[in-house]
Amino acid sequence: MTLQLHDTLRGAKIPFEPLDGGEVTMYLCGPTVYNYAHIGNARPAVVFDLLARLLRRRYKLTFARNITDVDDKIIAASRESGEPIGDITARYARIYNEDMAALGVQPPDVEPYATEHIDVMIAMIEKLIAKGHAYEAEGHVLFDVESYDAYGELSKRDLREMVAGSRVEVAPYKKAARDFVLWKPSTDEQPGWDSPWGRGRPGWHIECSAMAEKHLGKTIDIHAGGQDLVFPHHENECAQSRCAHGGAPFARYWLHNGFLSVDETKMSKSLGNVLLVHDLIETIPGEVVRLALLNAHYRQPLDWSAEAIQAARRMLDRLYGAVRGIDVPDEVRAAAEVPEAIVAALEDDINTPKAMAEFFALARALNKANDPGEMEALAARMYAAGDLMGLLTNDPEAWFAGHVEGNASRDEIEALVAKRDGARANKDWAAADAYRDRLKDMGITIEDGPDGTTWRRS
RNA sequence: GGCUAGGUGGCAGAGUGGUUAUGCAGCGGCCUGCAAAGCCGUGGACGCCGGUUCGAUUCCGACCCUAGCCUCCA
Repeated sequence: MTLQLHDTLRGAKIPFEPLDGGEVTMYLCGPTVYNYAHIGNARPAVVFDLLARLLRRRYKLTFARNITDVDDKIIAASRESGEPIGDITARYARIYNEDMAALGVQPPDVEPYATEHIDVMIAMIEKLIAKGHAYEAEGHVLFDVESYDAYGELSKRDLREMVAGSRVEVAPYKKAARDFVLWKPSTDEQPGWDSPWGRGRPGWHIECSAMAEKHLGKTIDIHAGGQDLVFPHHENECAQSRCAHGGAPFARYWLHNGFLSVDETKMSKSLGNVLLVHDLIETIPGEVVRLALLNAHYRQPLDWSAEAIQAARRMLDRLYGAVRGIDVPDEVRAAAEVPEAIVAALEDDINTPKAMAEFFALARALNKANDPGEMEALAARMYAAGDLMGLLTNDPEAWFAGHVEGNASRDEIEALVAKRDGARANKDWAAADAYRDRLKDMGITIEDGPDGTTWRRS
C-alpha cells in the first residue's frame, strides 16, 4: 500500500508520488506574527506535523513553514502599542514555536522569514512584469489575473462570475477588480524596502511563492494549509508561481484541513470566544490538545468543546493505562516497529481516527497479555506508535499524577494512600473507605491491583 | 445567489454494495472486602424521496439541512 493523499486541485484521493523519487518537499503556510496563535491555527500545524513524521519514514523530507513578519496587521499592532515591529514579530514567532512544541509539533526543516526574502520577492515580481503577467500602477504592482487562463482552477471558481459578483469597491489603479497586489508603496513610517517601483513592501501572496521557490524549488510536492486559504491565498500563489516559472506546476498535491469551530460557533474577536493555545496549555496537557485535534479526520470540520477535550483525555488515560507499570528496556523500545495497521491507516490520507482505533486494539491486546516478554514487546509497539503520532510521550506515572501538585502534594497523597493500605491490612474497611473518599475529594482515584495500590488524578 | 465539503447509534467519530469500526456513556458478567482499572458479552445508526441492483447507509438523481469560501481569517 502506498501513501494516498487527497488533492484539492484534482478533488480526489490519489497515490502520492514524489517528483524526485526519494526526496519530498512540503510547504505549510505559517503564522503572521502579531499575536498569539489560537486553536484553529494549531490544527494545520498539528495535522501536517503528523504528515511530516509520516513522510520521513519513507522519504528524505524538506519541510518549510514560513513566518510572515511583514503585514499590515503587524503595522497596526505596532502603531497601537508603540512597540517596535521587530520586537513584536520576534516575540510572537518565539511564542508560536513554543506553543506548537507544547502540542508535540516538531520544528520544520526550514523556517523562512518574509523580511529576509524581500530580494527574492522583488526578483519574482520583476519576472512577472517582464512576462506580461503583472503591471505597475501608482507605486503598486498588481498581478494581471486576465493574463492567466487557469486562474480559479484550484478554488474551482469562474473568473467571470467572480468579477460580476464583486461588490468590493475597486481601487482606481487596478485594471480589474480581481487583480491582486504584489507590491505596495510604504509611507515613511511604514516598513519598506527599496525596489524598482519605489520604497514599499510585498503583498501577502508573493511571500509564500518566493520563499517556496527559494527553499524548495519551482515545483514542490505538497502545499498545505487551512481550507480557508484555498481562495484567494493559494489560488494567487499558484498563479504567481506558475506564471513566473513558465507554466511549471507549482504544487503537485494541495492539502487543506477543515475548519475548526468552538462550541459550534465560529471563533471571532467580537464574540470573545477566541481560544489561544497559550492559554489552553496552562490547564490542559499539550498531548490532550493534540489528540483532540487529531481525533477527527483532518479534512472534516472539528468542533472544539469541553466534551471534546474530556474525550481526548479519556482516550489517553486508556493508552497510558495499558503501558503503565511495564518497563520497556531502551533497546527493545528502539527496535519496536509501529504496527502495520496504524501506518496503513495514516498512509490512507492521514486517517487518524482509524489509526486511533488500531491503537486501541493494540492497547487491548496489551491489557489481555500475561506473558512478561509479550507485554514488553506490545508496550514497545505502543510507544513506537506514539512516537509516530506524537502521543504517549510522557512517563505513565507522571501522566496519571497530572496536575495534582496544584491542590495537594504528592507526599500528602501518598501518606493517605499508605494509611488506607494500613487500614485495609487490618480489614478496617470503614476507615479504608473514608481515606478513599478523602482522596476522591482531592481529585484522586484509587486503584487496588495485585501489586499494590496505585492512584491517579480523576 | 455561486463554489466546495458534509449530514452515521446517547455523544464523538471511521468505514463499507450483503459479514464487529473505535473511544466515552448504558446494560449483564468476571475480577475486587467494596470500588476503580481491566477483561468478556450486549442493546443501539447510517437526513428525506425516488432510481440502479438479488440486495444500498455505501452507487446515481432530486430535495431538505449544516459548515467554509466568495471581504489578504488556519
